Amino acid sequence: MSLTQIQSFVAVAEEGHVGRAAHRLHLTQPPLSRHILALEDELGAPLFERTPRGMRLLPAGEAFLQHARRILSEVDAAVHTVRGVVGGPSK
Amino acid sequence: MSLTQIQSFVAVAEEGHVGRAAHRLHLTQPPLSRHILALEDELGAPLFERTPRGMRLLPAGEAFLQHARRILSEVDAAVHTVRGVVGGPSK
DNA sequence: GATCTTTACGACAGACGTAATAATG
DNA sequence: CATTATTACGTCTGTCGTAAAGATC
Repeated sequence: MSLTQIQSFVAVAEEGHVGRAAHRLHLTQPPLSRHILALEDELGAPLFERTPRGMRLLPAGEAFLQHARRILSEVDAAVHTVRGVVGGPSK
Repeated sequence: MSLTQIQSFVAVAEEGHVGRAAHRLHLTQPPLSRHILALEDELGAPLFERTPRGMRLLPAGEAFLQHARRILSEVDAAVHTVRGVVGGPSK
């Protein structure tokens, strides 16, 4: 599991299409599709239902999405905290 | 930033030595040292004080450590939640 | 000089993109 | 047949490990 895969998952979950999510991430469809497949493989369960009109979250995917968002926002907070500790008090 | 780097950081913070942390992660020292350096480079600030007896956390490192632990435990929770959603109700 | 961490460097695995294939309405 | 996702495949970047080098008591 990687942060890239998690970002990919969130983008696909929000856009509902691999293609649109890929464009948003400045990526092409194949690598993005592989991220999702690898994630599902590692988790041992599918997260999306594939339809000819896009991807729709399954219950397992909705459960994962909540954690995924918290992981990404925690990463963001970690970065800002360090910059705050370093840049803030010393000014 | 990658989960591998975050795991490396936590291991070094807890062990206080790159060598011991590397052994714990089934890795050698050079890649582990590179993970820390890359992380510090990305954050724009050193996280450890290098001494001839090992590595000691700086204030910025202590701040990052709290977030790092939460990120890793959130990842763990995400995995278990998905497995719970998939395996639990269907039994 | 002993104990750490870091840099050099050659080899291998992984990830990207283009192009082709599959599936579905 | 149009639209979407997936697989094949060649290339290229990135990460590993061994070995050498720096730094500090």
